[in-house]
Parts: sequence; C-alpha cells; structure tokens
Amino acid sequence: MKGYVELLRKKGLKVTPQRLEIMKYLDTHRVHPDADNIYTDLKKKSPSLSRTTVYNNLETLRDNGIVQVLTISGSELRYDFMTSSHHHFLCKTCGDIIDIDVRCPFLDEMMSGEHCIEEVHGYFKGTCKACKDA
Amino acid sequence: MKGYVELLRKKGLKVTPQRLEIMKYLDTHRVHPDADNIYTDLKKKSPSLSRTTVYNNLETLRDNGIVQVLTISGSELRYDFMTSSHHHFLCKTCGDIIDIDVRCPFLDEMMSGEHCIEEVHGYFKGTCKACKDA
DNA sequence: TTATCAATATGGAATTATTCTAAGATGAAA
DNA sequence: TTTCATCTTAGAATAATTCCATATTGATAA
Repeated sequence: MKGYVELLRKKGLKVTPQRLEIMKYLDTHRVHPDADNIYTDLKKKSPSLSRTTVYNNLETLRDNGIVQVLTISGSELRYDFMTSSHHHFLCKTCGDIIDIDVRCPFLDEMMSGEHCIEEVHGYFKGTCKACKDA
Repeated sequence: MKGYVELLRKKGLKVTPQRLEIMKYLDTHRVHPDADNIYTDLKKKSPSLSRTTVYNNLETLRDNGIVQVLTISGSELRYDFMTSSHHHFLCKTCGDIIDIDVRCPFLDEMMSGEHCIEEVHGYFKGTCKACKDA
C-alpha cells in the first residue's frame, strides 16, 4: 500500500481510502475490469462507495498516467494499471482481454512522425487459444 | 452504385435503398463517421429513414466485412469503409481520426501466434500536426 | 407477372455506460 | 486546529445503442 501512497503524492494527488482501494484493485486484478466491475467488487467491502467516485478516480488516475484506458471492447471502457508498453488481444468468444508483449519497429517510426503521439494501442481481436481448442 | 450492388449480392445480402445509401455514404465520407452522423445526414434526403435501420445495416455490413468498426474514441463507434489494412490516429484536440499507413513486421509475427486473429487495430492518440502548430 | 416469405425497415420504448449536479465530508498545508 | 481546495456521495440526466412489435419489401419461383 505504501507504493500507492507515494505514487499519489508524487503526482500531487490527495490520498483517500477510495483512491487507494481502486489502485490496489487494478494492481491486483490484471484482467482489465470495467468501472462497474471495480464498483461492484469494492462496494462489498465499502458499502458507502459511490459509483461516481469510481468514475472520478479512474479519470484522475488516467489523467496522471497511473492507469490506462482500453477502448478495445467498444461498449465499455476497460482499465489497466499502467505498466510497461504492451498490447491487447480480445477474444470475441469468451470476452477475455489478454496482454500481448510488444517489440515493433513500426512504433518507433510512428513516434518520430509529424503528429505528437501520447498513446499507442494495439488491439487484436479474434478467438483465443482456449476457445479455439474447446 | 453498381459496385455496391455487386458487393451485396456477392455476400448474399438483399439490396435495399437504405443499405446502398449507407454504403455510398461511408465510401464517400472517409472521415470515420459515427452512426448518428450517418443517420442525420442521410435523413435529410430520406426523411423516413430510421435510426435503427442505420444501426442494423452497420452491423450487417460489419458482419460481412464490408465496413470496419473503430473503437478508438471510447464514447461512440466509428465506421470505416473496408479497404486495405491501415491504422488510425485520434487527435485529442480536434477529434479528427487520421488514417495511418502500415508496414509492421510485428503484425506478421502476431498473426502466426497461438490465437486466431481476425482483426488488427493500431490506435495512436495525441495531438495532430495542425493542432500542434496552431 | 404475381404470389410468397424471409429479410429488412420503422418508430418508439428500454437499456446501459457514463456524466452531471449540488451538497456534504475530508486530507493536508499553514 | 483551522481552513479550504479537493474529494465523495446519491441521484438525476444524458447519450449511444439495443430491443421490440409491426409493417414493408426484395428476390425467388410458380
């Protein structure tokens, strides 16, 4: 928990129990949950938690580069604790989002192009190995 | 218009005026419009057009590989007439989505991996040249 | 050409994710 | 320990999309 506090302090953000819980949740549930997953699960332990608080904090954490937002599903936003650069694969059958490690020279080329690039998302969609084999 | 009819016939889809108009719209408005853009513009010429018809057709066209759906914005789906493989850049300032040509060896590697990949989306976000210079 | 029917179109209601609002609570600086 | 900007909260509002029931129509075959 110490790390989360430091991370928030470093960004000049207030340290609140709700914010810490959301960070911890994302850090320990690396399945790219949506806002409702987070709200529903955390609500069990903290019944007074508000849905708006979850949305507000996710936005704040996003603005401060602490979490990343994935638009891969197209129907709801998914959240990912910010780590090293990686891409994502969405299985259209089971809905799981799987991390994909990246080493792509095309990206370096893109980053030095005319536009100022702040985010890079590689989204792959299809059928995952497990669903394919089943 | 002939090409659209053939394309639909080849897929075993019925040729309806609404469907043709939507295809023509996407083919001639390469700015990745959303469903509402398409509905609002086409409604001017065809007042009886239903919003649901637009959504239904976009889904059908998508299912048949005639249009591509972009989830890059995160708030609404954007539609792209299916052409050769390319990626997209979203300017966070003006909201424009710009086509990016691709030649990325990482993609070939991905396609031969363990998952069965049907779609590849490269989304870049930041500030476009025009907004940066302004 | 006409009858038939599955596919398609329509309008409005329903749903779902997200944002807004206004008021109360609280973390952290002084 | 006071102060205040920030944060939290509940509920209302919004916006995109989907659902539903009904009417219409494109394409096939008689």
